Amino acid sequence: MAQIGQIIVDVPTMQTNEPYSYAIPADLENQVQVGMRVTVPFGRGHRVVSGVVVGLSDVTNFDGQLKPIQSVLDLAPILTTELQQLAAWLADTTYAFRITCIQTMLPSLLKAQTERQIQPTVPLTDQEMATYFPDGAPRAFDTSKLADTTLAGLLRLQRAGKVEVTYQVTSKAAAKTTTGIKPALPVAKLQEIQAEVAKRAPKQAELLAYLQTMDPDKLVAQSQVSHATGVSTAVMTTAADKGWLTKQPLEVYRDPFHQPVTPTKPLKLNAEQQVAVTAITKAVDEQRTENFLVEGVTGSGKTEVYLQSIAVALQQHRTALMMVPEIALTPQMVNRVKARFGQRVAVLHSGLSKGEQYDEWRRIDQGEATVVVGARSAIFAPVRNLGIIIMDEEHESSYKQDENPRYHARDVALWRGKYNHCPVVLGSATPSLETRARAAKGLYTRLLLAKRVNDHPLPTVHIVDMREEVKQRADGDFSQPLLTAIQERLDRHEQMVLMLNRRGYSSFVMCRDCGFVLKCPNCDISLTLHMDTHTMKCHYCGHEEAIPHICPNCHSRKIRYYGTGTQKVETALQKEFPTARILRMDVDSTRRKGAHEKILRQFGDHQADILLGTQMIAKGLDFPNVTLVGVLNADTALGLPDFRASERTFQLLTQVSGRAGRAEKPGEVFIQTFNPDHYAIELAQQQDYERFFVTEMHMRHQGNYPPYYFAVQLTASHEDEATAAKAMYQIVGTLQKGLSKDAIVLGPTPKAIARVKRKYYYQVVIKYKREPQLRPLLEKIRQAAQIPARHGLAITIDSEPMNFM
DNA sequence: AGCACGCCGACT
DNA sequence: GTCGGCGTGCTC
Repeated sequence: MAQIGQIIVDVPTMQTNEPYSYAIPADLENQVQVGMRVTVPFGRGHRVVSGVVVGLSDVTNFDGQLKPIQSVLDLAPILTTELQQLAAWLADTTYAFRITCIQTMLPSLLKAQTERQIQPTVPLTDQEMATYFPDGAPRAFDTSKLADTTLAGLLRLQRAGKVEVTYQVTSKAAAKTTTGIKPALPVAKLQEIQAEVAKRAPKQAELLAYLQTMDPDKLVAQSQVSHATGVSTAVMTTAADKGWLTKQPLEVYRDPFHQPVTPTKPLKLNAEQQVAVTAITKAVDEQRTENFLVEGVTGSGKTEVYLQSIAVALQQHRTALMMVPEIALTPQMVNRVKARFGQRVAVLHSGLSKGEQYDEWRRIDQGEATVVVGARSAIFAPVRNLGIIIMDEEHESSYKQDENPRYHARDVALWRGKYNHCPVVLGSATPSLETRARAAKGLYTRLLLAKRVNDHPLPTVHIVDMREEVKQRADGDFSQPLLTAIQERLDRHEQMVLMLNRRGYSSFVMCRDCGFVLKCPNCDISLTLHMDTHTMKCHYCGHEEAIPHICPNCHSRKIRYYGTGTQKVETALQKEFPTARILRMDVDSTRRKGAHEKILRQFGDHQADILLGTQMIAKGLDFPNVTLVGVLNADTALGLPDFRASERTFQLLTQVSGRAGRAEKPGEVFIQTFNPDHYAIELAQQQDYERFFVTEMHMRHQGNYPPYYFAVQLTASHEDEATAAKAMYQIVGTLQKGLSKDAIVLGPTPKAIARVKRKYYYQVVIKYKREPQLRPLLEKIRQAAQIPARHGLAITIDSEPMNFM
């Protein structure tokens, strides 16, 4: 029997980022298992922390006195072997603490809380009691909540040994319970009583009859019995008093999606879909890791391919994981999966309450749910025996977490695919350059869905040159062609979607006459406007110059910040079309829970003619009556100082164009732009992903950007700007000493938004192809960062960042 | 993270 | 002279 447990304690620091050895006391010997949470004494005082058991052994290389594990928090392991290994890998590749990774993988209710209490050890004077324990002893001891004088006084008493602090580690995880009942007497006896009461108490007799049909070992919810028999709970209470039945709390799941779903059958596939399903399910059959890229135009029926592939995995008694971006995880989407797989589906996303998340997690852990649909963190769902992993809209940047651990769900998916010997299916109409390039290299099997189901044609896309429009009309958000098109739709009682691109709002300067955007002379990247310093800055090399008042290209005076807001546009739109019914969907109008769905439902019921919104309307909406899509400002994302600006613009325009003409009526798209000749816009008009890919790859090659290079971003932040900058310069010094000549170090530069929450941010980006010294160097930097961290200097490492700015 | 130990200025 | 301020090292 193992004597020693290896524990990762819940103390996120570098020196506790490895297992600590604890003795397993005899009474816990049969309880402690790898993957369970425990509480352990930690440090000199009486401090107690929680931790996770990652190993059991008889020996340890720690040559000190081992402390014993204090208690076990779980009845069964909460981490499978797979997830334990995944946590270790994740910590390694993202430069995060192991305990942080473990907590990220678990529902938040399983994060143990430590509470401290303070109480007298000797009788205190009345005066002391009144001052420090007005509500009686013991009292909660939260140093951040107590008044300074009270805290000081309590600490003085503590030093005098008159009071002591005790620690309590609690896990909030609690299953919801309802009242359950089960028969307390044998069937024969119940029958006897039933006969006795039959005449005078029909309800009691009915209940007794029902009790005889029940499994004596299984609790049934009181409400369920009442529903089945028509016997009120009052009768059951009487019956319990008489000893016919026993009442006990019964664990139930909170059901986040209780509305019934009409089941659906698999749809008939077209030839392309069939090829895709065959290829994917072959890998499922053979239990083989094979990664697929399903490249399908909008409306090509990717979802049906996913569902039928999942069905095959389930037939083989394996499980399935289907990843969807948070923004696309709508009830419509979930219902589509539930309609096919019913009760086997679990849903994980941030819109659920913590209790609901925990319940869905438990259903998966118990094996009751075998299909998991969820957003980013669902990639850590405790499914066993995975048979397929699907990641829809794989190009979505929300799959990358922007706090520690800074992981990309796609990388985790590939890891789990390999571990489980199962295929990983990445799907998109506009794959990320990284993924498409890997497919080109043969790392992923490419499956094309070029046809729209039902052969609906792709919409006609018009580019509106706003440079011309601005010349002819006053400064407005709407071009004449778009206004005409809107009027046509209103006349025909058809619906339309107008998108306002909010990214990069007001952050760059563009000429309204020629579309000229000020770029950095060294980096070929847009300069960002900094109102605080009244300069234009490059966030790659630090180049800085004055804000232009005359366009350097055409000498026009109409060079100014570019940007506008949805509310302003709504007002203008309503003025143009006084009778049009407009729904606005942006961050403001969807802040309330459920507001998002409500707006979509209203639009679906044709309670409005125009849906005006930001990026969030571009994804996955499917309204058959929409025949017009307008993009008011296609350029804003292009102006961002990010090498992915073109890619994002192309993806967004292609996605939003796909919203038009989903049914019989043909669709039309109008893209208003000041850069009609930009390849991202031209190729989005032609809906030519392949040419965009080739063109953009060329640009990336020229600029030494991913996917030709790997990238790591380091950021320093501090309240004092000079401290942050100095730290970054020191780091660059360390890097340049250790890295090879081939590595490209960009920076240090201030971040695009240099000051956030009273802190200044400085960053450096390293681009490299092969750099064996990088990892040890970064570890060294992490180690060194600990000392100044005391003074508020935070260093973060982001491998393959999504935002360079 | 959070606790104890340890070294310096203003008080009984 | 001590109390208590914060800066530093360490936690199986």
